Amino acid sequence: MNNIIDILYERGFIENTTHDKELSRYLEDENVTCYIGFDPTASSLHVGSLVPLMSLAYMQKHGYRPIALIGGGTGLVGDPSGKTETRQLLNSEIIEENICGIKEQISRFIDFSEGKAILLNNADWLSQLRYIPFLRDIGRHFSVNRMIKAESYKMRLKAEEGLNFIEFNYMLLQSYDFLKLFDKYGCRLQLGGSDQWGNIVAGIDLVRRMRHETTFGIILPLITTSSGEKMGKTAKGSVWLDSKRTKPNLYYQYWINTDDRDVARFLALFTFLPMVEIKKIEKLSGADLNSAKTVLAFEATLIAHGDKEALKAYHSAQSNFVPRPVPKEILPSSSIPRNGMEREDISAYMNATLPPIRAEIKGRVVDLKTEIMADSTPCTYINEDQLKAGIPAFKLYHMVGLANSGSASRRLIAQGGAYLNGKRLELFDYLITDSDVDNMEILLRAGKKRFHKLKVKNNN
RNA sequence: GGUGGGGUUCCCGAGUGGUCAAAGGGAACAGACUGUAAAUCUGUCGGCGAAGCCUUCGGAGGUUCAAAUCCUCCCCCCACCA
Repeated sequence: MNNIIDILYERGFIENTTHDKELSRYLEDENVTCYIGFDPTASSLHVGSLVPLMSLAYMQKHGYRPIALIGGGTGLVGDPSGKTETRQLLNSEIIEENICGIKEQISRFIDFSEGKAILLNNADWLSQLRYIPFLRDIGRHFSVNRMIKAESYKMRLKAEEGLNFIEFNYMLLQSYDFLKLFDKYGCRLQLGGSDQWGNIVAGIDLVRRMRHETTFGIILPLITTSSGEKMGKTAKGSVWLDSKRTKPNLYYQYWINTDDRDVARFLALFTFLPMVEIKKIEKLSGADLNSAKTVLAFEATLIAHGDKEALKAYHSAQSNFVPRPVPKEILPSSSIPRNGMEREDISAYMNATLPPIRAEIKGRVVDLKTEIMADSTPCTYINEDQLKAGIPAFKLYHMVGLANSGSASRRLIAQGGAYLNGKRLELFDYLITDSDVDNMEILLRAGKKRFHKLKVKNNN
């Protein structure tokens, strides 16, 4: 089990590969360089990009050199693969901005220090291209007959939207990237989602035709949840990796809400926990799985946002919901706290002036006490005066963002979905005043899972 | 360039002068049941301190007591032909 291919297969990262035998042989070599492209179509990557990111991370763990290629050039063109609609063309300033955000996120997953990995932007070579030489050197290797048979284009050729010429060129540009990376970095392996099959194969062909060398492709699966949805899409939009766009505690909640059937699969894909331990999870059923979900959420948040945020999210979940300690025997390699520090303990710590509680997380010693205090439930500050005058409940829910409009807020309360300090609100215009304040704050809740804290601020 | 078909609320999609804040489905939200899961059942699903009023059917004008619906111009998409 020390072959990377076996590891990736076992964890569920491989849907398909080109030249199976040669690829395994190639991967026995130590100097493997592989790459994945990331489109800068948004200022942040989202959960849907985790499979590529994690696969690169595993490659790196295995001692290979990964290249993360940001599509600053191809982003200007727009990849039609797997899209049913034409993408909006993005202008270069937006793309530049997006690249900044994405770079930072990639570096949470991959270590770029000391040449262990390379971060590149294909705008560096694509934007220099001259049309006629490109057509003559690269374009002549592409058969339109073959291109229109590619699955990625077929869909669009059939669709009502059609396919315009700029997008049709995307395949050439991505192939050219592979050629460039092969020439400059000796990169022989490209990974990509199943929608990238056509583009990857085209790149392999181009290198073979122009350099008479063999290169390889690994196709990563498009992960869908067991209920059939794409990863990372919720009604509220995507689950972003950027902590400004998706707060770490919501990111944590996203993983907590994982479907029972997906827990083991997701632990394998989205954490670094050993497979031996994950296999044991598969045997769990019913409510026992919730501990595994807690670990999944903790580990995933740890990777994306760091230990501090993971702890904060863990503790606010433990205090807002029914606390659920994670038994020692479940996924023992996880650094999730297990010392039974639950709701009562948390408030005890809040009030007591105990010496710091040391815990070791990811090899670093942190003071658990400060982490506990730092609750990551979203909160809003309110003036004492404002509260003394009183605010109708439905206004407050709207104000704080638990409802999108006054009407929605009224509905929420009328349907019995609004709770004030744990007690159900009966009247939509119940006047919330300072008498509802408990320990300098008011806990608002909408439905089962959405919380918001209102903290009282003195005027002085 | 020609001909034809389209653009409706978060998405799909019905609606061709008043009964339209607009059928139906999906998504979503809330309640019940639960385990912060899934399934199921029930309710809600433009905005407004809610009586009533205001804004919405690609955009701008117009006809009419009355326009998503009729007319004019414009923008965008698709198919076929060139």
